Amino acid sequence: MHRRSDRAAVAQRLKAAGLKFTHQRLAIYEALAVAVTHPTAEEIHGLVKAAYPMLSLNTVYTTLETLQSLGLIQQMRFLDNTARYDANVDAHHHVICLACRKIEDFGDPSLDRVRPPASIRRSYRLVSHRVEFYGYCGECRTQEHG
Amino acid sequence: MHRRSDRAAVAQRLKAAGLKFTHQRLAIYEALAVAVTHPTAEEIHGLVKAAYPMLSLNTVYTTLETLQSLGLIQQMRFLDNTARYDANVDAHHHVICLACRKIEDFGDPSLDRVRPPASIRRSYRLVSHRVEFYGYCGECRTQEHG
DNA sequence: AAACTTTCTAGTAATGATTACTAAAAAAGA
DNA sequence: TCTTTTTTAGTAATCATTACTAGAAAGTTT
Repeated sequence: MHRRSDRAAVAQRLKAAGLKFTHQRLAIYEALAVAVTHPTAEEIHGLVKAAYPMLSLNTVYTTLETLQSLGLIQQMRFLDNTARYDANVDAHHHVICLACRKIEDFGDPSLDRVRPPASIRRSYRLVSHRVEFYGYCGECRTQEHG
Repeated sequence: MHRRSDRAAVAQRLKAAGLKFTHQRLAIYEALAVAVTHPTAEEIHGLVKAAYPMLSLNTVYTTLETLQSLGLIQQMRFLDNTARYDANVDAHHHVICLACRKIEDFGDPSLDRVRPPASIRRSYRLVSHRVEFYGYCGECRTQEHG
């Protein structure tokens, strides 16, 4: 199961950063925390708008940026090149279906430990890495990409 | 050293696909083949324009798309999210400097072989993967990010 | 080489995600 | 409640990329 910061953690981090705790921020965070997909800003906007019809897409963008800078969420981009967000901030990797473009998270300690060659390790101070797998998911395989 | 398709290979692949061999296509391919960086479409446009002042950015985009679909070049995106291109189509990985945003290629057979957990391998038919490392390069480390 | 057919190029316009700007509204503190 | 600061919503601007199209070049046939 993914570990996700809860409402209290969000409140605390905002406070620590001298930022205000608003309904919009919480709603956007929670929409992301319950999502099993990795929604785009637009998708989040659609989700949260049900509860906050006045919510602007602009606010979604700035809030996501804020949450990201506080380390509460993660931004990522894949095939379609639009920003997607994930409230799972633990180290994890992704598989992307080339047909339906679904993105799945998974943890894998051995992938967390991969390292580049020594020459790279000597010249760089490395801080992170990511591994992405591309392929066809179960549903799409049966349909056409056998 | 990177293996790169040469002019003859480009000519052959274009012909095989029923496409024409134009000056623009060759020039764009060659600009990319000699580049040590991973230029954007705009940067390629700037490079090739010296020899072909009439060359439109539009043509650069469509040509890059064509070359990519023929497997002669690769497209990739990193921190700044603009499409970057690489004439090195061999399997390779990347290190990206978080300060100067330089991107370096490297080959590593052990990284080529990494696999996701069995559960993923069972549900997906995987076709490729990529590993990206983020950190600070030699020059940037000495400056500030020591 | 001339004529013919097809594909390409250059230019401009359109799109779509994201960012910038700003006045009014909400939050936090005294 | 009053004051101060941050935030929001809305609109406009930006920037990479794509769409469209008429004229130009390639490749082919004679």
